[in-house]
Amino acid sequence: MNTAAQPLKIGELAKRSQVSVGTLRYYESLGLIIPIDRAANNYRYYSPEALQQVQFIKKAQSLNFSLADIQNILNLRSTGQSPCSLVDKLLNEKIEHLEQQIQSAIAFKQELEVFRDRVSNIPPTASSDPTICQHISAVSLT
Amino acid sequence: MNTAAQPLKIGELAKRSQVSVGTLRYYESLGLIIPIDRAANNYRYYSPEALQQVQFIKKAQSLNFSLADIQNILNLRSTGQSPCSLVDKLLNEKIEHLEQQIQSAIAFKQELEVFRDRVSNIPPTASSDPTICQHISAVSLT
DNA sequence: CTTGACTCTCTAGTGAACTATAGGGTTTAC
DNA sequence: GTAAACCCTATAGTTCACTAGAGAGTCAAG
Repeated sequence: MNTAAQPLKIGELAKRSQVSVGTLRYYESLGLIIPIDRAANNYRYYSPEALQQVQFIKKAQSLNFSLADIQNILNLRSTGQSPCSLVDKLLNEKIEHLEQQIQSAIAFKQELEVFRDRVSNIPPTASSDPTICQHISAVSLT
Repeated sequence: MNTAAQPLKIGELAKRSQVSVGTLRYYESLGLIIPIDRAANNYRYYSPEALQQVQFIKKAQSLNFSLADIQNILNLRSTGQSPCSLVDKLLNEKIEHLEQQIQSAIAFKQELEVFRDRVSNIPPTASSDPTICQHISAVSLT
């Protein structure tokens, strides 16, 4: 058995998901993560799944998805109104875009490696010249 | 022989590099692309290589490099003061980061595909239910 | 020699994603 | 029973990467 999965207060969720309390409230204002409940004292209470949702947001965000993008994907959860074909379309677009970014990143990484190697492979004599790195101006970018 | 490579005025550079004149001036304010010259009339004149530099910036930017990052890489060109070991270190960091992003993107893309397939493979009967996409709330994110 | 397209500087505004602050209520620990 | 730690709302401020506008000079065509 795992440790009891009780509703979380905002501070706990913040600590566990490594985002600030302010950010969680901000996300709520955008409809990204809604507490399951408000106590009589008006405190937010989150389900344990909220932790996963926040992690999803952070992950998507780190991959260049805007909060609006994420909202489009996630808020279908709460409304359930959009037909699945829409979800599908959205996801396919995102997957395609991600694929392009991956290819682009691979190519750019190679460019940077070439760039780095050109910097590294400077003959000993030349490398004592403090202005040597000026050759960097000619970054090839094809 | 190629078409004469004369200095470009800001408007021409803007047109060729597909960024706005305002953006070029903004980049200059950050030290990213400095005109080779100012004419007597105070007009900016750019070397033809500036086009490549702008393209480099746009490419790096599309891969999540901030303008500050790009500046760190690029401004070595104009100053030539930083030792190559620093350039090397910076580039290695960036390459490493890019590699992580690529891996992360690949994993995330797979997650989205799983996600999409879960949405698509809904039995016919169930798919007529307008609230069917509520199951999306349980996005697995490991 | 004027009109229109281009250039300049400087300042202000935009949107995204937060962060910080004020002013107040609540809960928990001692 | 009070002080620290937590929560609330609401508003304002920040950073990044631009974009827009005012007000003025410059240049090329007819």
